[in-house]
Amino acid sequence: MSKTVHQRRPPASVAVAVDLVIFTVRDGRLQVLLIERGNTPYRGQAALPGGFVRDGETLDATARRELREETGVSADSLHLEQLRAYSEPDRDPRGRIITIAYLAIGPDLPMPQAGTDASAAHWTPVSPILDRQIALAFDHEEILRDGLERARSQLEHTTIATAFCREPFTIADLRQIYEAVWGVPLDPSNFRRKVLKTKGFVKPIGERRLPDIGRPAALFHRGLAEILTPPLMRSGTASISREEM
Amino acid sequence: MSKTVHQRRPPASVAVAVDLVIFTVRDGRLQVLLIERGNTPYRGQAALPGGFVRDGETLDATARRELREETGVSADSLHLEQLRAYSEPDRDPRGRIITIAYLAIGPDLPMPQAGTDASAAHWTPVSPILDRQIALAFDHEEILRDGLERARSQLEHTTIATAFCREPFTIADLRQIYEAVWGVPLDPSNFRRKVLKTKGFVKPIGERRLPDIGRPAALFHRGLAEILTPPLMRSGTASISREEM
DNA sequence: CCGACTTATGGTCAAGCTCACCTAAATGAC
DNA sequence: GTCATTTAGGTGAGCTTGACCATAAGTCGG
Repeated sequence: MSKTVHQRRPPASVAVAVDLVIFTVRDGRLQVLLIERGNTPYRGQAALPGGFVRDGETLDATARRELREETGVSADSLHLEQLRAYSEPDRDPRGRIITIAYLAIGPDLPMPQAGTDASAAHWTPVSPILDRQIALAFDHEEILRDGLERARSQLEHTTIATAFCREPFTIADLRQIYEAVWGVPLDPSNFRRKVLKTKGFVKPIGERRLPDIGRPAALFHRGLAEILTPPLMRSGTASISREEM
Repeated sequence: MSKTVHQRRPPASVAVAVDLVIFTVRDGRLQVLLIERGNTPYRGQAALPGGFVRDGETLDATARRELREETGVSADSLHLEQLRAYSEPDRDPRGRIITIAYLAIGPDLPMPQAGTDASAAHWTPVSPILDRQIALAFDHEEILRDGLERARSQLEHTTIATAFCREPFTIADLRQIYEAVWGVPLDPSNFRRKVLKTKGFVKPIGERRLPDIGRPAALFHRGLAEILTPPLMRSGTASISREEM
């Protein structure tokens, strides 16, 4: 910050929190990690995991700590990026709380161990939330929507899709990530061509046969590239228009 | 926010501020609005304009207020978007201050009226800052770099370039924006074709002859579109690689 | 072992877009 | 008029895209 002239005016007293939008793809559907609130307000309702910043802690550190404490997920090994700040004065009935939302993306994770803080955490498909069949506490639905749009956009321009996959993975695994997040079917052949043409996206190794049925698929690790050039754009085949966005 | 289980642990006491990266293009160069700091720390050094959030104020409102107070710029009529939060515990020697940076973009603006709070504000070309010939206070250089990268990226995917232009403008005006922000020359003919092909980017009207020399150019207003499909990508002609990014 | 089925992989082809040029048009300076 | 300059518009090779087809390599049920 950097006030120059009129210095007088006490800074407002605000609390700063971090909320997490944690996505994964399980059985072909995009899912988000929610907790059931144990305290008022919104007691018993679903909410994004989160918590207050502590002294001497960066927001990134807060995000990693909450990830561990509330969900039992090891902070490394998954993609974590800042989304944005939410600051409506009345967004939290308890008082003035500004929250900085984070987007986290990981492979289908080992889930909540009972007995830990994470016991209230559970994966929930995203669609019923978007369709307003499940209501979230606070302004968390808005945060979720923003997080989803960010994730969809990042899939176009970066290689984060690989963060959804446990290594090693097949091209089909990767394609299913795109299909689940974008909500559209993609042509397997064309998808494959684009992924393989983009240098540094994926790196081949051996073979496998896991499919209960069908030809075995080649396996890959993540490549070194972070940014996709050219971008892998949605829009192509099916209709995205309905849904929301 | 949404703590569930262990509620005990007092929220850290933090102040929340907003800092502004305000860009414009003047005589072909990208410039940023800086103020000279009047108080310690970093007294006399250049810094981004900014200030503390007040009670009951959203961050957007803070950004608009500071824009007006510190720079004399009317908040409407220019593009304003949130960049991200900066939270290193020691980023400000005065104490724990988390800042949310905003990116603002406007046409070559009427500048600082002496006598107002804005008297310390002045436009500065961006390049000498990137080249470390001018040092900014706090972590403002990092914020500036992030703001620049966001602006460059937004030029690819959205129509904000028109926010740099005073209406009405010519295709050449628009092209100079791209050249100044991206730092690369563009082919006038190809640029024109892409802009005109993208529906909703610009909207034609009459003619004008402002060039001291040369054929008169058609004039345009901003179109209705916000998003560019397809994106207008950099990379094409010259080398971007060096610089920073 | 055989054929049906499933999924992966690979190829083809027309349409569209990009980039690097080239040419024409419109103006002021001389 | 001629020239320099800038806008406007065109052309063609090369690449990418999307739709679609063909083949490969497995499993499964007989």
